[in-house]
Amino acid sequence: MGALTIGRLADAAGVNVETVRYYERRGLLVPPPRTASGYRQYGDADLWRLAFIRRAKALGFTLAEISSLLETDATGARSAERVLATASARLAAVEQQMDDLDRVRARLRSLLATCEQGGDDCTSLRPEPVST
Amino acid sequence: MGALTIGRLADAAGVNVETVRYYERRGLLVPPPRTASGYRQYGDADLWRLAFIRRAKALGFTLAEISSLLETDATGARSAERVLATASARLAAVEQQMDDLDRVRARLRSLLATCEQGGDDCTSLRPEPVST
DNA sequence: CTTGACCCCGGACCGAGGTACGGGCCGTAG
DNA sequence: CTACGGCCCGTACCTCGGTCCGGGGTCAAG
Repeated sequence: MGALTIGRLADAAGVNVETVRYYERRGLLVPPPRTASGYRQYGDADLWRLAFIRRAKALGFTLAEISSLLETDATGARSAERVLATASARLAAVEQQMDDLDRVRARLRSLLATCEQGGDDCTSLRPEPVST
Repeated sequence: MGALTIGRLADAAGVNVETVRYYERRGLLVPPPRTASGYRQYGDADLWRLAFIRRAKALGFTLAEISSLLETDATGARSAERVLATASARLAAVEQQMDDLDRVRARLRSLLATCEQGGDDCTSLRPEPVST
């Protein structure tokens, strides 16, 4: 229940002070009340929010997606539907990336294998159909 | 053996004209001879080089790495050692990314599974140790 | 009361890999 | 000859997620 300054909040969440203000500009954090002299006053809910953002970022969500995930309706409830939709889109993207990486890995391995034989291919990075 | 204008070269390689000039500025393409009026005149070697860049990019090499891959020694030979080193570094990076994605995928799947049960976790994106 | 750490703000900057713009010359088909 | 498309150049702009800067006000310890 502590009232936190921006610096303490940032420390507690393990992010940069500038990042906190950036998130506020981006609409990820709710503008907190201010002291008479203009200092931001944060509470535990803000710390939770920052932690949420960190977790979501670690899962690869963009800030825009996280922003959407954090939106609440008039009653203050988050939409499970939106979370489901966003998360499954993210999962699909992750799986796509893994497929791509798998192909790249195979090509790199064969390049290395050929190259270690001293083959000339080593210096040419042979074509192999690439549809990008 | 055709003498290509920048536009034809770009079309043939499937890239933007601006990209060709950008690569020249970046040192990836050798500044070609010019006509009396200053038009760049490209040959097949340039087309090959652009294709090489495309292939390398598809494998995830950065332009800086590609630049290094394209360097030739005094005799015009590319260094197999450098190719090997760069490619194996890239392979390691790809494998690391795959590991990371694998963990993310698992977490997304469990999030989705919980969420579909209508669990409250759906709206909270549970912590799960994240070391980022 | 002073000093140093903290906070305020708007705006500039980073890196990667381009893309777009604007003013002006060139080249060729009709 | 003229119009239109292609080329020249330098510079600005884009995305993404921050990070830094400079000038100025504030708070707590000594």
